[in-house]
Amino acid sequence: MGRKKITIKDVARESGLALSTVSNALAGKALVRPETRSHVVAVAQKLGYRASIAARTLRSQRSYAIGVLIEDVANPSASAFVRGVEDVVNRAGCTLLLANTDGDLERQVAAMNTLLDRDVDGLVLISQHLADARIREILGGDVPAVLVQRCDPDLDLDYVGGDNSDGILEALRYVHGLGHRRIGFLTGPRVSSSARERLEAFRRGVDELGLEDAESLTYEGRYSLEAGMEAAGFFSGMRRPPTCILASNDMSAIGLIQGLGERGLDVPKDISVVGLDDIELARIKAIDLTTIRLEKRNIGAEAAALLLRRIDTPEAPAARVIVPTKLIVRGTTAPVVSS
Amino acid sequence: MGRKKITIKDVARESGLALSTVSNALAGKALVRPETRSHVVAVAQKLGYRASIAARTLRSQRSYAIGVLIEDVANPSASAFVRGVEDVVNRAGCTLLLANTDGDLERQVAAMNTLLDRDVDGLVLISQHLADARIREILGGDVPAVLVQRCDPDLDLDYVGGDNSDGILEALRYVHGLGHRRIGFLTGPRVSSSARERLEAFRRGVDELGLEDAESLTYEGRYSLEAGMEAAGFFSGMRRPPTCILASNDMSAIGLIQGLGERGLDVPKDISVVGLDDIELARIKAIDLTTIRLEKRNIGAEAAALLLRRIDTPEAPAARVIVPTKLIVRGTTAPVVSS
DNA sequence: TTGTAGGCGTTATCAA
DNA sequence: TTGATAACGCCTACAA
Repeated sequence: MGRKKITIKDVARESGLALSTVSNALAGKALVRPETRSHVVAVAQKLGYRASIAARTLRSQRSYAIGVLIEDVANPSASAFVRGVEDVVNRAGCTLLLANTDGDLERQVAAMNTLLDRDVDGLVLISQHLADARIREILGGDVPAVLVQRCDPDLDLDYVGGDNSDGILEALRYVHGLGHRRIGFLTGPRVSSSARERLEAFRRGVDELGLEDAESLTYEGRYSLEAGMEAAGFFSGMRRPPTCILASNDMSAIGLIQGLGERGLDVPKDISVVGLDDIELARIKAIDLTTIRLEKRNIGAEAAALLLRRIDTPEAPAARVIVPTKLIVRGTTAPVVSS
Repeated sequence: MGRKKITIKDVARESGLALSTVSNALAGKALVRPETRSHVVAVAQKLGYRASIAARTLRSQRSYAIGVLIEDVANPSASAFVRGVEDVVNRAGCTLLLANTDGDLERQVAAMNTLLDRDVDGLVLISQHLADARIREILGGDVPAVLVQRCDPDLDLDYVGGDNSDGILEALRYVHGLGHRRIGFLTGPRVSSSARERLEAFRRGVDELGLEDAESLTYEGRYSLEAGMEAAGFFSGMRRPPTCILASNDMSAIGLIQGLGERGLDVPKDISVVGLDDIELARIKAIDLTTIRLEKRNIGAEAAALLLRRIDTPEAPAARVIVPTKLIVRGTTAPVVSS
């Protein structure tokens, strides 16, 4: 068990070569003779040499680490996203630094600064606070960054998100085909650009299909079980409740179904519900949720790929990747019954 | 927008003080006059000075980063755990480096080495491969490490885990009280020490309560929805199926219930089922799972606290923290019906 | 209390 | 092709 640290210096001494030669050999540079290189590698191996990433970072200003900022990994769709990011950056030899913000601005600013202090090569973030001056300043600096799910027209950055319009529109057409004309929408927080886009798509769809007034049938919730349950109160309390509700994510859809049930409304007999995400449990019989599938892990992978590309070619024009969605029809939607 | 890097040197020049004074002031050392310090801080602020963590790490051999090794963050109980770790280490000014291994030995070894190359101050790991020589060598080295959920008697390291015996025993007594005498056990993979402990507790409980043969009523699964569904085939295919089954986690319990349902067996009317974890969805009406609550986020927090302590006092004797469990009775358990 | 000098382990530049 | 030497930015004796 080697106690003290073996440095490149030790390898140089042991192999009888110069420091710089060893460094070049280990880095796989073309200018060292193959035999020299293999000798160096052998010695390094024998000595149990391990490169110090801190030293490398200091010298080369490249940390081979990328920072991921999200609200909360404990949220299933966030964790799938993180996983997707890790898959890709790892393959590129990068380590992932994780920061949870709980949506709090101060924590996000602090986390971003810490990440910058660590010389991360890039940042991937799902951020609510794109309008904040401090965040804009960081993002306006020269650290490569890609925005996920939430973007901002003033920020000329790479972006990856789900196809918000398409999914909503597809779902809307589907339930329209089922005979629904009075359709509710449980939207996400207004600060989320994805939520805004979906709301926009919902309104467009309502117009296009000639459905009833979208405005009064919209309820703003957060992306949580509780929010869904609250929304159930709102919708069921209406003079004429909608016959179908589109929710902004699966958790709130499930909460909504639960809340509706507590108020004596059966899904899908009385009201149809559509979720968004397609979390693992959506497919079990007890839940059996009709939902708009959005592969968060893919989004993470796309975001990571975009970031790596940007790190390589910083001057490339900002890209915008839209990950497609797909309607998965299960048991929470049914033809409307005329009462 | 400051382009080039501001170093401590710039702050020194600008404030007319010496490098070391600035360093000390910024580090909050007692030996600089308060007024000097505030002046330094002001100048640093004005210049937009940001400390280089890489440089600090190189110099001080302390990275203020800790590595977390898990199989897959996308797994809900893993992500809750990671969140718990982050909460605590973050408060201590540390950044979290995340590595997913998917349970693969090679990836785990590679990830651990990378983390070590980054001079992490410590490691938290949920590892299946504690018996592997390379892993033992790393763990036997001098990087502070805490083991989670899986431990190994030969490794003298800090450990945090759920109270495996207690939870199982409590559940067993509860269903025994409901009249169940023939109880199945859906265990986790044999490589997991937690799974082994739970199996052990199950057998002890079966003995203690004078229940039917534990051996033939045990099925080894993985911790997944699919594994639960497979187990349903095993249990329902028995000549005399159990009247109650304890599962090793909620996901497999839910899969089990689903699989049982597909085979015409109703839970809890025909068979009772108990899970373990208490994931967020366990409480919704559609699932309503009786389960042994194990707070993964707490486990993460405890692990992080232990690690921080160990980093401070490396020579302290290895600690063993057992996080208590609690039986949450819901709708998947019912009194046995004599047929 | 403040200033000076050296080194942490690499990589990069330039000679040889 | 290989070798010497200077950074990278910070911390910490030690000297003043």
